[in-house]
This record gives sequence, C-alpha cells and structure tokens, in this order.
Amino acid sequence: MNSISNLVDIYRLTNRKITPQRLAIFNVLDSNTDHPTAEEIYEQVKSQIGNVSLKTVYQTLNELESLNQIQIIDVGTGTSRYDPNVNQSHHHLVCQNCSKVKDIELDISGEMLKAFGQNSGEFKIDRVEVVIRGLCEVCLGKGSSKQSEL
Amino acid sequence: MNSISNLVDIYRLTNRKITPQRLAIFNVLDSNTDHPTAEEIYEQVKSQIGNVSLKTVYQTLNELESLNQIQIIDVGTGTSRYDPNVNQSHHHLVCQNCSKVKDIELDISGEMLKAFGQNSGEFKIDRVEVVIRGLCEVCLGKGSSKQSEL
DNA sequence: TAGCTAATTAACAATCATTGTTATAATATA
DNA sequence: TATATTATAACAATGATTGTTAATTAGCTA
Ligand SMILES: [Mn+2]
Ligand SMILES: [Mn+2]
Ligand SMILES: [Zn+2]
Ligand SMILES: [Zn+2]
Repeated sequence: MNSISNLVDIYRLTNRKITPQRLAIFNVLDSNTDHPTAEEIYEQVKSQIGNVSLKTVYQTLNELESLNQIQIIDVGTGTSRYDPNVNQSHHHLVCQNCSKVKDIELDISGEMLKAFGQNSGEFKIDRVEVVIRGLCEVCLGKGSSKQSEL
Repeated sequence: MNSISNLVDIYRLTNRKITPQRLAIFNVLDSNTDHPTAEEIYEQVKSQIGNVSLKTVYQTLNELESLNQIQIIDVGTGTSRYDPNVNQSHHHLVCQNCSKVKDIELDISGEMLKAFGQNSGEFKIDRVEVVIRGLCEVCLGKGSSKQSEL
C-alpha cells in the first residue's frame, strides 16, 4: 500500500471523496502486518471514529484492491484477509492452531520457477502463491493441539 | 483415495453403513481428476441414483476427509473442491479464467524446503501448499480476458 | 425371512461472510 | 452557499455450508 497521503492523492485523482470512514480505514491498514479480516478492520475503525458500517469497510477494501493498493488473500480460513503489503513480493505462513497469518519472503525464481514451468504443461503461469501451514511460535509454546485458549 | 472396494472395507470396519448414496459418491470420486465442487458431485450422483440430498453429499465428503481418503482444497474460488488424490503429493494449477483446477507434481524438498525453513523463523512447518495461477490451455486458445463462454 | 436397532437420510431451517438496494447524508467545487 | 455527485447506513438478499430432527434403511440376529 502507498502511504496515506499517496492514497489520498489517488482518491482525488480518480474522483473519489475523502471521507472520515475511508481515512480511518487507510489508517488501520497503514503498515499493518496482521492480515486482518474485514470484521477486524471494522472494529478498529469503529473504535477510532465511532460509526462505520461493515458494508462501507468491504466496499473500500474492494476498491483498494482494484486500485492495487492492497491484496485480498484467502488462505482457507473461511474469511478473507486484507494485506497492504503489495510492493514486496511475499508468501504466507498460516498457523493451523490460531489461524494467524505471517509474511514470509521467498524467492520463487530461477530454479524453482523453472521446475514449476516444466511440470505445468500448456498452462501459462501468471503467479505462484505459497502457503506454508504449521504452528506459530506462540502456539508452539503452549501444547500444540489445543484450540485457541483465551 | 483408496479403491471403492477398499473404501467399503474401511466403512465396514468403522461401523458405517454402505448406502446407495455413499456408493454413488465413492463412484463419482473414484479416479476423478477434476477437483469437483460438492454441488457438481451432487449433480452427478443424482444422475446416477435419482435422489440424494446435498447435505448427504457434504456429510460424506467431510467424513471421507476425516478418514484421510480425500482432500478438501480451497483455492480461493469461493467453493471447496474435493480431491481424491491423497496418495500422491502434489500441488495445483488454477485457471484465472475458467477456475478449473489441475494437479501439478512439484518436489518441494531439498533446496526449496531448506530455503522455506530458513525464512520461517520460529514457525514449525507442517506442509507447504503451492497454488499456481494463470491460464489453462483451453482459455489460452480463446481470447484470454473473456469470461467462460458456453 | 422378519424384526430390531443403530446409523443414515431428507427436508428444512439456520449460519456466516459477503454483496445488492436505496433513501439519506456528506464532499468537492463553482 | 448551492449544486452535482459520490458515499454512507440500514436493511435485505445471496450462496456455501452446517444444524436439527423425524422418517427411513442397512446390517445383524432370531
Ligand atoms: Mn502478507
Ligand atoms: Mn489435486
Ligand atoms: Zn498460532
Ligand atoms: Zn481455463
């Protein structure tokens, strides 16, 4: 994601209005590395500006994606995650216990991409997404098989 | 997935009943490489034995997964795919145009796994899933940006 | 082969994430 | 400040999946 001021510029240039709701959403996303859900973003925005609707949050997030300012990722946890990290190519670690998502930098290039291409037949590769499942450091500490205990 | 007769054995051994619905579902899944959705399996079963409920299909599929006889995969197309290929470790190609899912054999081992492990910090890796997005051979033929034209 | 019982099914309602609709409100600009 | 345009909120709707439960069936046994 660009900086908030850049986003404001982008919104102005594309004839979109700068509303308190949008600014608050930009703010929550800004350098956020938590891969929050729409609901989580909604809660944070609400605590900042009092009132938003979940619909507005979804709308703005979809808009930001179509402007290539965020990435909507689905790692199979049932809800989409919103990721402002679009400038740096990266992949994801997903905790099988607490569902937290963390970035991992992997160079999918050279040898790997070659190997992928060789096996893919007639398929024209656009992008490669790697999801690594396992246990995060927090869940490793506690017994590994427990469900998220508060 | 095991062969159908093996599945029947597994079901007998675990005190489950061999019903026409279940047999038909086994049959649809048997050496199926299409990664069908529950709905698609439901339609095929219905054409075979006349009546099933979608709920029964979902139930049986979840059961087969917990018996490790199929794999439920979510490649972000909004609906789960059911994959009987569990004996052979593999990954997936997903067409961005028609959403078809195809298997791809990739050796995620040696160099790659080492690289993954080095970047993953304290994270304990259980499994690595690779999703390769792009265009399948069929969609490459037609103009690439069209939606599935019948 | 008929009867018994536990397991299964089908019908239906419910859930959850996400999107559609629309009347009201707020922003940008002249 | 008035006006045009865009955005918001409230609410309903959707689609995939799961929950509930009464009726049915498979598999065993007499
Ligand atoms: Mn990320
Ligand atoms: Mn597969
Ligand atoms: Zn965890
Ligand atoms: Zn295709």
